[in-house]
Amino acid sequence: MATGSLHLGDNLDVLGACAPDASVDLVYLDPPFNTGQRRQALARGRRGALGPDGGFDDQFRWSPEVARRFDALCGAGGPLATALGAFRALAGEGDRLAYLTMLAPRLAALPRVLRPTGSLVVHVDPSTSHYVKVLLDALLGPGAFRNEIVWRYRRWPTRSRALQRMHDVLLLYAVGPAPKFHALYGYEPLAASTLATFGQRRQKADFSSGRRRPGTVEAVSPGPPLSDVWEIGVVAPSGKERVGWPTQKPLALLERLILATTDPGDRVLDPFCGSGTTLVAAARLGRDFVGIDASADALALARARLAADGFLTDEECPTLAIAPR
Amino acid sequence: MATGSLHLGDNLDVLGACAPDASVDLVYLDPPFNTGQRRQALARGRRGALGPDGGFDDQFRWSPEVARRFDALCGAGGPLATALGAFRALAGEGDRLAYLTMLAPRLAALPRVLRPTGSLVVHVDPSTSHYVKVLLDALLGPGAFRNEIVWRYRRWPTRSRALQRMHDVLLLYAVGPAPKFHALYGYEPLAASTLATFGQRRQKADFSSGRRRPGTVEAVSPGPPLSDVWEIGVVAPSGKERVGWPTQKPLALLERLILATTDPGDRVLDPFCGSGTTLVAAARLGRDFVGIDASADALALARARLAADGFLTDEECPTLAIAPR
DNA sequence: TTGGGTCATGAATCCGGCA
DNA sequence: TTGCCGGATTCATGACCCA
Repeated sequence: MATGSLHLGDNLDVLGACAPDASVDLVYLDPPFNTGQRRQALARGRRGALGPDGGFDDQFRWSPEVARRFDALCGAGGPLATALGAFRALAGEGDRLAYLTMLAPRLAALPRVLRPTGSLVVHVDPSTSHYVKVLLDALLGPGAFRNEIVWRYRRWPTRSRALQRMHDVLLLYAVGPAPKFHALYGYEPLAASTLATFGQRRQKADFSSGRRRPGTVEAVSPGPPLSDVWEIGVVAPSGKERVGWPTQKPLALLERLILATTDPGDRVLDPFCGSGTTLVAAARLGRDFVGIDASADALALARARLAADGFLTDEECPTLAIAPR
Repeated sequence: MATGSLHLGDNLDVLGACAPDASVDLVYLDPPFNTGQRRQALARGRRGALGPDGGFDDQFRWSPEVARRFDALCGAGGPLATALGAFRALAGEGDRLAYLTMLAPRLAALPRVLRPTGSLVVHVDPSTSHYVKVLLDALLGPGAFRNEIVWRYRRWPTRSRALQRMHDVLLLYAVGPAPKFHALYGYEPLAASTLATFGQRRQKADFSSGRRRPGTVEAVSPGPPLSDVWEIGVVAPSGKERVGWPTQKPLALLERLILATTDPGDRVLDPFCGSGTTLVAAARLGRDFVGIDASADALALARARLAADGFLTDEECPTLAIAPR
């Protein structure tokens, strides 16, 4: 039976208390771009327009104090400070820089908790992914990058003078040289051309004539191995999976990720767990889970979802750590 | 009748001669990354290994001389120099830095030739796109970025310790505030759920009962507007579209791009034109075209393909500019 | 149980109105 | 002129009802 815990607070503050060194097999995080918006959306319930300002929290706007704290956390002169300095020189200040300023020290704290075979996945917006990847490459070194996963979804189109934005990006990294990985089969249908030529039978080249010829064997093909482009529907407005959290992600997305990078009994950490989709997916797949969020409302939702599946009774997680501020 | 020209040489050298200021509506480039591989293939006499240029070889490895030339081209202390300096500090030297060193001054030369309504598209690898986007954001300023287009293809899977890499990235930028753009319809089918619910009819909300209800009108839906994820098959090894160029891209990919960003009569430039796919697509769609490549073999292929379609007779393009070195 | 038809609703974006 | 707000528009998805 999968077990786990929920922790209230800024993950930067509480991570030490809820995840010992080298105790986690997968960290997935979907950092909220605009914490102000999220708080307002929550305050207003699930409907209605979000607040007007839409600004990123001022606490991450660049200032001497923010710079000092950043250097203390990331190491002055270190790779993350170098990267952020360059971004600041290039783009000036703005929401993106505030986001990256918030994110960088939190990323820096994560490798420590991962086992050597562990994986780190950061879920990002397709206009910000680039900056986050530069940070992650700097933090984890060359060769740690494994995949840029494209989550392709269909949604209501909108009036737009550009192409309809219908994908998110998940950056998949290893922290060690031999990461755990399971190829997954059967998530995508065989290509139409393959079906027409070979049907569902497994292909195997035939050398009996001295030359290589295409051939098939009796076995039914399990489908092609999973690629880095995943088509998964968004959580529908009226879907019963929906719990009313603004940035809720589909369970199917997290399930694929967890199956590909962990084994049953492994531990999954989500430092921005929100309504707990990652934790629910992990628990259902027999993985232990650790969730952190700064919002008590989020944790209440996550707790309720886990409880509905029979996970995380109060006995299993009697305390919510309170962030030392 | 579309017309155009082909130019032999390094695009950095010949661009001035073949594209006046503000004369181009779309620049598409697919900068060759791994020319080392190409060189080896050529040495082994493999078919499809046309193309000289062993690449950005050692000529773009960082050295005082390379740095001097880079600063002269990109502006010492300017955004591109800042970005490249940061990349160098972060990752040290390597193929990626050499690639970016080659690319940055060539990108810097392009905005000049674009009309204010023009578009710039850079085709990149999904592990390098991030660095190129940071360069482009720096070069073109905030707000110029329009789309990260994911070209998703299916190919024979390889044995891999990670997810099968099956996408490329195209970064779409505007150079001015009001770029030309045509939404394209009918490239993707309506979702299965939409077909089941509404069929091919266009949706239109019905407010007659006082509340909003879903409804349809007589008109047939043209399909959803094109999104930023494009599924297009690779040029098959035995496909009749194939001309034997190693990095040949499908015509369908370029056609979509050209239709979305230009009108008939507009001009399309490809500064790394290779076997000329971009030019052929442009010509067939009634756009004028300008191709540049450092390989005479490439230009011969491009010329032959265009001629086969009745474009670019020798009379129309009597001279191949020779790069001044 | 199944399958079809009906309906509720989300969210991104542009546009017009107004200050 | 600029900037903000509310309304309109679009399709995708699953719930729900009924035969």
